[in-house]
Amino acid sequence: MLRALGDREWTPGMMIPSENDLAARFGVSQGTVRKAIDELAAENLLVRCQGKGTFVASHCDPSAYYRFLRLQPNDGHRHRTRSTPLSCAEVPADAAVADSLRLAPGAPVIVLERLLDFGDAPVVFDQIFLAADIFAGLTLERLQQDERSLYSLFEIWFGVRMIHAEERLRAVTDAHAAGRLGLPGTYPLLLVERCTYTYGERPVEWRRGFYDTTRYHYRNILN
Amino acid sequence: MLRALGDREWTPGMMIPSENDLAARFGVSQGTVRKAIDELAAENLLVRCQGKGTFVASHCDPSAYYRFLRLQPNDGHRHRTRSTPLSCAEVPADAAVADSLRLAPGAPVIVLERLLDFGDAPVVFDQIFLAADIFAGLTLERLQQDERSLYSLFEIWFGVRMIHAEERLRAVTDAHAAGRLGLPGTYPLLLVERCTYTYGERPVEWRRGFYDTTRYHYRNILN
DNA sequence: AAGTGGTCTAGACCACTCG
DNA sequence: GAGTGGTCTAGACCACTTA
Repeated sequence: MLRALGDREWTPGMMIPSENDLAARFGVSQGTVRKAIDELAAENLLVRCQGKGTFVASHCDPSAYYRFLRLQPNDGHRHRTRSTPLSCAEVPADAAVADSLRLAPGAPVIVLERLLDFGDAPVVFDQIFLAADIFAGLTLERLQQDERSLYSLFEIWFGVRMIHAEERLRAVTDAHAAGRLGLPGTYPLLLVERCTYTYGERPVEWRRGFYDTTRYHYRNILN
Repeated sequence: MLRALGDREWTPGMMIPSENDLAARFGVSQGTVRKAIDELAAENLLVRCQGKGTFVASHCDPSAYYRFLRLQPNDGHRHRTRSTPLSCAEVPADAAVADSLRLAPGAPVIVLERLLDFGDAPVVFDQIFLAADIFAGLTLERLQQDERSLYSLFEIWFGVRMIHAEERLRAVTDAHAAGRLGLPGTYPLLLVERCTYTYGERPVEWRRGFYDTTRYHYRNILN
């Protein structure tokens, strides 16, 4: 089943065969298929829906729009979220980015800068690095013309589905990022570095986000 | 089974009855018990061990010592961790703490301050708030005489097992905390506020930690 | 060898969705 | 009503631990 997902035999949003069909295909019992699906659903690779079927998870599903964004308002509920792309350029990868994305140093990467607004104020300044060969043809104009989330667009335009991510958080000061957020240069910011993986634990995105945590916080559940 | 855990019929570290015994006790089949145990094991309430049995999870298990500490070194592996209690006093709860712990405002709480060192340098300054009725008799002396982790001690001394926690992260400056960490007062710190819950979603600890993220970072996996 | 959890099976019955 | 996933059963067999 992982192979069917990775090889794009089953694509995001699509309904996969029923448990009985899969049991026949793989030569196991229905209960075994069920357990396998349970595991993939727990990893957010599949979504079960009683009476309808089992579907390949997709970032195009509105409920998954900001699946990886852990920012919450200190009180009340989140304001309308808006993404404002600022720039998009192709540059050679520096050592750190190349290493994270498993590219050769100096390989071409696309750098995308953007702001995330909640309500009317900018709260996050992101610098996003993408391997140029996978995301060829990504331009500022295309991004500005589409309201959907970045990961939805990556799915639709490039067939790249983000599965999971690893984040590293630090408190820093950064005059440039603070300026983008309308804050003084010495204002403490939450730096969130994220490496995002697609099928097969393959890293395809690395980003650095500066968060203004005055009215929002990063929320994490520990189990 | 949740009731058996919450009522302390099964206590941390203890082996619970076999799947077949439980099936008989609850009048269901062994497969159903298995599924229930699977769920509790996924929540870290139980630990399965093939050939030996199923055990109630415990913070006294060395592998769970720093289960809720997400701090990782920027490179290489973590140095030896040491906790240094600084003070322990009973005070009236302020509004925020009382609210988080579901106590009446002004109810007595124990405030414990401590430093966490990695290698030889302090990296975390914690202020920990505990309901005084549950943790009665906690003193600085007792804490200083025991090397085990706080949550182990809470389990042994007070029968309170921490199940899960919710954290809120911000970047801040705090002159007092920075001083404790040997940093200038304007140094950006990662503020981690944690509310910790025992069985039945009951909050029993609230803490505020200031992290020096110069050589360490807070690591989070997103699924 | 006996007891534990780990995996799998074949089938029953229920709850939900949709034409 | 037909098809889907959701829950449960009773039992077989395997892998691991301990005495």
